[in-house]
Amino acid sequence: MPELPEVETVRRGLLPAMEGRVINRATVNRPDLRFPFPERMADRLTGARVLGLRRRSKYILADLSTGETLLIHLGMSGRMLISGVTLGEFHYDHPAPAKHDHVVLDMEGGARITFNDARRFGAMDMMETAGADTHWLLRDIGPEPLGNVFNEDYLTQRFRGRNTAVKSALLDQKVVAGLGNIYVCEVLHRAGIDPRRKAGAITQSRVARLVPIIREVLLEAIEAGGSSLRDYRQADGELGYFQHNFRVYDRENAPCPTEGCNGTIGRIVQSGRSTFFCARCQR
DNA sequence: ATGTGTTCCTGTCCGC
DNA sequence: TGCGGACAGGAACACA
Repeated sequence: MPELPEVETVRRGLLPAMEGRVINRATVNRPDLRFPFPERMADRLTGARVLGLRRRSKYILADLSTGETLLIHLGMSGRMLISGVTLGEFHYDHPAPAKHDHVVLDMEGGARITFNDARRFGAMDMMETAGADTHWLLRDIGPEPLGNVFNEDYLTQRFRGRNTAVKSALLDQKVVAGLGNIYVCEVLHRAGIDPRRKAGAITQSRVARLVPIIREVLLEAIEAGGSSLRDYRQADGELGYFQHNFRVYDRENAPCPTEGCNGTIGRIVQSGRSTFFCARCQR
């Protein structure tokens, strides 16, 4: 599931348990996920203090007192579970070890962070904090959609001359960071743009509308995640997964939610990914 | 250079 | 209940 808003929600959920705390013990249960874990990862994590938790695109970056940074990517099915903490009235006991619990961090203060990833498309790596943004997974990623670099001029220039569908262009992490299949569908619906339209053929004025809509959709989702963090009472302490109300994603054959549009949400496949859209109000 | 299809894995869901 | 197949929110890679 995790796209930018979910990753941001996970980061915020981890903050109170991790920031400023020492990793008392790191347990690594297998040698790899998408690619091998770095050498001696458990040793390099154990005893380190987490100075800060950042997010870049869909990556969580934990800066450590050792001068190294831990990079975490959740892939498609990665989950972060938190236990050994009390939130409000509810105490989250440590769960029984589960299948696909690949990495466990026992924190100073008693919290435990469990990284579980059935499909193993997730990743972890470590690098020097200085120059972390030149890491091979990060260096080619486009600007953060909530930052100032991402604006009308930038997006116009990136779309110019591109013959691919606007849907595919927005999924391209080199164009803009953090958007995935769900939020691209949602954004294009809200912007009234046909996902099949060539990126290079989107008019300047529509690009100008698209930029704030991208921000709005992401910020709303982050806000929804924030309220789920405040309110969550799930027994398993899983972070970042919350009830969304998507307007088009996974709503094939549902009536289009656009005011005054009597269309129906359809599903097509673009570059092997499902696209949900309304052919009536998205032109 | 750019665009598309394939691939890594496991789990879930749906129809028979 | 079991079985087979389709499908899943990511992203690197190979290839046209």
